[in-house]
Amino acid sequence: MAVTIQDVAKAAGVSVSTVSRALSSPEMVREETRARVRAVAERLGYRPNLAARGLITGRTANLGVIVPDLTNPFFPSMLKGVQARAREAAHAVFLADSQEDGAQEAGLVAAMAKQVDGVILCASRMTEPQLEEVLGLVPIVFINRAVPARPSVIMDNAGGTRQAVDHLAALGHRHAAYLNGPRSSWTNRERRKGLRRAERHGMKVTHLGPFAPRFEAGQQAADLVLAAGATAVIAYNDVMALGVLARLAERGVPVPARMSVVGCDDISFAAMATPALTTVDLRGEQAGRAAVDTLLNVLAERDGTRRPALESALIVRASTGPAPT
Amino acid sequence: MAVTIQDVAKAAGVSVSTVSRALSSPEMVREETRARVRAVAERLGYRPNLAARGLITGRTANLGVIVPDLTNPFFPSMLKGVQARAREAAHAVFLADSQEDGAQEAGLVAAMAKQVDGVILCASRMTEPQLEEVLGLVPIVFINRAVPARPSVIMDNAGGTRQAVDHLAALGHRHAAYLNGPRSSWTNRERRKGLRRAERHGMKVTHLGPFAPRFEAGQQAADLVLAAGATAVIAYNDVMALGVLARLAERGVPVPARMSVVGCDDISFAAMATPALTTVDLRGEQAGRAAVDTLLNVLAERDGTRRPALESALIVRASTGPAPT
DNA sequence: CGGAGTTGTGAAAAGGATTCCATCATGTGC
DNA sequence: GCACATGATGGAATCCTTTTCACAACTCCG
Repeated sequence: MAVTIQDVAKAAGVSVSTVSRALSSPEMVREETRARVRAVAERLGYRPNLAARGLITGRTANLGVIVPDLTNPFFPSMLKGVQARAREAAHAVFLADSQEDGAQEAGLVAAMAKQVDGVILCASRMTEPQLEEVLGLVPIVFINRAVPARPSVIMDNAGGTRQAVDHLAALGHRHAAYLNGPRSSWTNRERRKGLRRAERHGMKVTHLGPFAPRFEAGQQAADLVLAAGATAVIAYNDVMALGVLARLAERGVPVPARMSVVGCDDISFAAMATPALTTVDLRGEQAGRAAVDTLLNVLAERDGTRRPALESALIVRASTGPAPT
Repeated sequence: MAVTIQDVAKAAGVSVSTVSRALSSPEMVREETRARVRAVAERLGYRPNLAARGLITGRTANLGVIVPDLTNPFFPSMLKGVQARAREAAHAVFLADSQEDGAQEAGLVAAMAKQVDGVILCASRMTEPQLEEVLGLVPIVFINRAVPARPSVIMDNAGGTRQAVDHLAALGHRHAAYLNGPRSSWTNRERRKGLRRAERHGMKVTHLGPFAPRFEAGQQAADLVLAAGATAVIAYNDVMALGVLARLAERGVPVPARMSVVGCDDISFAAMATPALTTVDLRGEQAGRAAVDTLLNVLAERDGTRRPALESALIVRASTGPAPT
C-alpha cells in the first residue's frame, strides 16, 4: 500500500542501502545516483517510515509534552512555543493533559517513554516518589519546577512578584493581600518568596488561601480581600485575578481607584479585561521554546542543559493605580 | 538498556512467542505459564516497544490532531475532549498547530501520516486541491468542516446563530450587525446561513467585515456597529465579541442597555467577562470526543462514521437585553 | 489401541529502515 | 605494470514485536 524504500530501490535500479544513503547521508553517494534516486523517491511520493527508522536508530524524532490543564491559557501558549520550536527541529509533539494529577502525570510519562526521545514536563504536580519512578524511563526536562541535578527551564517567579511589590509600593500601597495557589504548587512557593520584598517597603502582606487556581476562587477571594482592608491584591495567577476583577465590579468597587489588582502569567485575556489587568509576564511561549532546546541539548549530550531562569517582567496596565488616600 | 521481550522470555524460561501471547492474547496460553510470564514482565518492568509493534500490526495506537490556533481557547477545549477520549481508548495524541495556514496543515498531515492511525483535522483552512493531496495518505476525520463523502463531526453552526437571532428578536431588536470571520472559513459561511432567520422577524442585518478572528478586530468593529445604528451585534466568535465589549466599555456605551452583544464558541472567558457574554455553545469538548469515536469507527470499519450535527445551544448571559426604546 | 482432534509452545518470517562489512572498479604513485 | 588507497555500491545483519506454521503431547472415540 504505502511506498517503501524497497519500491524506490527497485524503481531506481539500485539497492536499498543506496536509497537510504541518497536520502540521509548524501555525501556518501555519487552526485548522479543521488539525483536519480531522489527524483524517483519524489515521483513515488516516498516517505520513510519513522517507526522503522526509530527502531534501529533509537531515535524517534518525537517529543512528549505533559501539561496540567489545557483550559488555562497559559499552557496552550507554552505549548505553542514547544510546537513551533519542535517543528523547526523536525520533531513532532505528543501531548497529554494530566488534569492536575501527579499520578496521571507519572503514568503518562511511562506511556510516552517508548515513543519519544524525551519529555517536557510542565509544572509537575508529582510527589518525590512518583518523580523517582519516572526519572529513569526517559530524558525529562522540567518547566517551572526545579529538580536537583535535572535539566529544567524555570521562570523567575520570585522576581516577578518582587516587581509587583515594588510597583505597588511605588503607588503608595501599604497593605496588600496575596492569594495563594494550590499548596502543592512549586511556583506558588517561589512567588511567595518575592513577597518578602514587602518588608523593605514597610508594606503589610496578608496571605489568603490556598485556593484552586480558578476564576471562581478569585471571586470568592475578592470579598476576603476587601474585608481584610488591603488596598491591593496580588493573585497567584491571571485566571484568579480575573475572578477578583469580576467580583469587585459586581460589588461596585472601582479598580484601580479603590483596589489595585495584579495577576500572573500574562495570558492573552489579561489584556482584554476591563480594566486591563496588570500582570507578570513569565514568557510562557519562550519557555516552551527553551525547553525544546534544552531537551535537544540533553539528547545530543551537549552543554546548555542548565540555563538561568527566564527573566519575568511586570506588564503595567489599567488595573493598578495610586493607593486610595 | 531497555528491557525487551527477549529478556522476559529468557527470565521466564519460555519463548518470545509465549511472552507475546501471555500479554496480548491471554486465552491462548496456559493459566500457569501466563501467570509466570506476567509476573516476570512486571518484575522486570517490561513495556512493549510500540514502534516495533506498529511496524508489524500496522497500528500505532496514536492519533493526530491538527488545530489552527492554540491561542484561541476554543481549540484547547476541543483538544481536551480529544485527549480524554483517546486516553480512554488507550491511544496517544499527536498535536500540531497549523497557525491558520492551509499549506502547513497539508504538510502536517503528511508528516504525521506514518506515525498515526488517523488524523483529526480541525476547522481546516485547506483548499480543495490541498485536501485532495492528503486524503489518500491516512484516514481523516474533519471537525467543523463538511467534506463530501468524508467522515466528519460538525456542529450546528447555523442553528446557533438562528437561536441568537430568535433571542434578539424576542428582546425587541430590529437591527443587528453580524461581524464576519475570515472569508475562507467554512464555519463563517454556516453561521451566516442562520442569519436568514432574521427575515422572518423583519429584522435588518448589517454585515461587517470580514475580520480576523481576534480581539483587536472586535474593538475595531465596535465603532462600525455603532455607526451603523444597530442595537445588537453577533460576532463570528467570542474572542471578537470580547473585543467589542471592551471597546464599548471604553466608549461608555452601556451593555446591554444600549447594545446587546452575542458571541460564539462559549470559551470559558465568555462567562468571565463583565458583563458576562451571551454566546452560542458549540460543545467543543464533546465534538472532540465525538471525533475520536468517529475515527475509531472508521479504523475498525464499523458504522457510525456519519453522525448528525451536534446540537448547539445559546447560553444567555448578561450581555443581551431588551432593545433600547 | 490407533487415528483424529485439541491444546500449548517454539521456531521463524515479516515489517521498513539503517549501518557495518564486503566487493568491485577506478585512480594514484612508484 | 603493480600494489594500494579511495570511492561507490550491494548484501546482510539488526532493531523488537506479532503472527503464521509446525510440532509435540495429550484426550477422546470407535
